[in-house]
Amino acid sequence: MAIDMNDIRQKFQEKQYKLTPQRQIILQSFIEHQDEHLSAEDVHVIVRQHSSEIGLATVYRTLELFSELEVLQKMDFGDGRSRYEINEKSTPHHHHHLICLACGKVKEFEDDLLETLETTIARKSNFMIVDHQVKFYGYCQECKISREE
Amino acid sequence: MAIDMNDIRQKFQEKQYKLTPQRQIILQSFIEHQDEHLSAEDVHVIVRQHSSEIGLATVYRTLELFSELEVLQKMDFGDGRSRYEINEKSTPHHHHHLICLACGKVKEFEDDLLETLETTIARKSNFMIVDHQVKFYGYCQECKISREE
DNA sequence: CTTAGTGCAAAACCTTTGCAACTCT
DNA sequence: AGAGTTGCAAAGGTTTTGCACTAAG
Repeated sequence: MAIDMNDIRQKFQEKQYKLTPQRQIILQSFIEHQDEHLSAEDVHVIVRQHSSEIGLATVYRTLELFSELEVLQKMDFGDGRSRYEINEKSTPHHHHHLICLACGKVKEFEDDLLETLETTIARKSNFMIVDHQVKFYGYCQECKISREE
Repeated sequence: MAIDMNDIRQKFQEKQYKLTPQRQIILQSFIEHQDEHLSAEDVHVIVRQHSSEIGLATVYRTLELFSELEVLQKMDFGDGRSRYEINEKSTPHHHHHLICLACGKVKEFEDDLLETLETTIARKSNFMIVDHQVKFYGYCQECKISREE
């Protein structure tokens, strides 16, 4: 698990942010939905199921805050809303997203090959690269098959 | 130049779309702004400067159509609006985007290394990959320097 | 107690859509 | 002529913001 509560508690203290129940519950949603890519609305629904009523505006503000603190990572899959997942940047393994153009499903794929590419590009471009995001578009196994019929 | 007017004319004929002046003017905007990543609003401003009044809705519909026909490529740099650029997918050279976290500038970088990665991932994941999009986040040369001071 | 956070409703944005008028082919 | 296209205004959907109230440190 990539989430270290003590680490987070410390980050909050440093910047004098408060670790409110709302924020803890929202974080909890991501821990319970590790391999999903939740939108603000998704999170709002989930916390509501836990019988906690949290305002949608608070959800947005919290997601923004967690992104800033690099606890979550904001991403975009082209469906008109931002999605978030736990930021595992600290771990050595990056993962990429395979997005199915037919059914919209997003599959994850582990790979480090891009690290090398990143170093090369950083050197050639004079950019100081701190992160990357890769999306592959195509057809998943199921949709690939049904398209061939 | 990656735009072949005859090719486009043919694509339009096949699907019985009409090559209206509005569509030509919008396409022209992209030809005149090759290495920018124009938003719908950007395009609307540009055509207006050419003293052509085109409705914003038409701009949106046209951008959508061109994306569908793979004349333009829709992309997202996380600034809350879609951006478009001429689709050079047909050429062998892909380029990636380096996005500066400080000033927001987007720099392009040519590289094919990802082709290999795409093949590998396609094989391992059972996905039929047809396209990819890579974004690197970091600090451009200027912002990198000012951050060190 | 003091400063930050919450909830609500309203506002701000970007994008899409319905429809009557219009225009390529 | 006829199917596709435009422009406008209205509607839709996501995200942000102002403000009075509340709660964490």
